[in-house]
Amino acid sequence: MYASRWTIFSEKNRILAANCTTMDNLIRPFLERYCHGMVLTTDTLSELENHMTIVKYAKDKILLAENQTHDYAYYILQGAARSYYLKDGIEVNTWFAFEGEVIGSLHAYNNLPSRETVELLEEATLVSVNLRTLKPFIHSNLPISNFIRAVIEEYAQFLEDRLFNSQFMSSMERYELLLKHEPQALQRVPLTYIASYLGISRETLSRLRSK
Amino acid sequence: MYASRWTIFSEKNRILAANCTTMDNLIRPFLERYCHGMVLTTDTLSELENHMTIVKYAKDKILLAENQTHDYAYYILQGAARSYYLKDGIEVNTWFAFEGEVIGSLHAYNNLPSRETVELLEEATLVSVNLRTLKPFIHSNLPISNFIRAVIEEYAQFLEDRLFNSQFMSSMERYELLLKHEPQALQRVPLTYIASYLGISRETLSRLRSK
DNA sequence: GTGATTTTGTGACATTTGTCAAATGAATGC
DNA sequence: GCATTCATTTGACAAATGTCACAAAATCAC
Repeated sequence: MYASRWTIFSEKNRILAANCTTMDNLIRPFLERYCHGMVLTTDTLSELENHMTIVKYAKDKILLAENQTHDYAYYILQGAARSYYLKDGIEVNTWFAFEGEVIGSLHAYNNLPSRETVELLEEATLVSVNLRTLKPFIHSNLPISNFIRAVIEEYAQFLEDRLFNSQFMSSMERYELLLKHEPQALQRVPLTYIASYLGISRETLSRLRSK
Repeated sequence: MYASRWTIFSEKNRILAANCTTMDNLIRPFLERYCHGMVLTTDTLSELENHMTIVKYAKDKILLAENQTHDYAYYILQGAARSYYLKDGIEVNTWFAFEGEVIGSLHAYNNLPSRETVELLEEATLVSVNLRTLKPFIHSNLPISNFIRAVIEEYAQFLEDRLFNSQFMSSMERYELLLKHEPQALQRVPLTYIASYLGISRETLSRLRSK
């Protein structure tokens, strides 16, 4: 259908290509998730596709580096990532992301240098979205404007929820919430990072866990 | 110009009407703030105006009540507001807003019940935006879609900043940030609310201040 | 103005959490 | 397999913060 439009530039893409008859099978979950009943025409899909590619990176790859501007946002098809900030030389973890989540920030979107560093926790397969080339179309194309608004709305809702939780919940409650919402986090993310994410020391988390 | 479109339904609106030759002088700062160079045609402005009115409320007025859905968002022309949440029967303050800021949440926008209560700290003059009647136009009108996206983008940026600060800054640093960014807060918001906003007890804030 | 109410500040003490140090457990490389 | 490294747990103590009680100050109502 429109698979031919996908350009693959990962070195290790063979596994990927072998497992999927068409590339659009990979990108479709991303597009459908933010359509919310809107009908995207073939033209709109093609236009969106022009700014997306599928990439595969090894563990520890830095997707976004602190103090640098970035042209891409990512959608995780497979893998896990974390974001952290250096406060007085110490890493403070801000979030973890897994399959089906978007990695991006308004700083990148607005071409401002990133405050945080985003690093892969595992080898990952991602949809890479070129914000620079996509952005001009957002202002002039209604379906794309609506699509991007849906992405940003969900992101803002995510931020609202996180802020709400960080203000109203104790460390223990937030730990339990993480267990409930992302039980996989406990298997895939070191406890040191989780403690830092919760805003408590490793030792305190360890003691909370033993109850 | 297009002042006649404004319907005023505040009981105390006489002062307001007397101070402004045209009502659009009041709404214009709100519209211009989110245009970002976009040109809004007279038609678009008229359409936006159809969903906005100017209202005036007394101190302690509840703008949004917890667990209820709300049809309006607000832009503060004059006055101050606070948002709080009841945690185990205790008020936890989440934010304060002053002139030139928007009062709204994605929960209201998405017709979901509010988790927080928004209350006026002073008598206030507001631009009230009807989300229910405006929303259908967003999806079908590009300039309006872009305008609303600009509002949501700024809101998300605000949330990103707040979340960043709440994770990386100590209570004292966040207190100093509040002093710097909203020095008026100290004059217009009781310290009890500020302590709750910072996530510390009144007593601890009092001790931090005396240094 | 005066008394009542609300807001803010201060001291004593309990609780929580961080810090440092060391031990245990798990994963990795050769 | 064994040594090495990293992650996690546990204990002892110090520092920070919360809680409670009450005093001082400011604000409000009449």
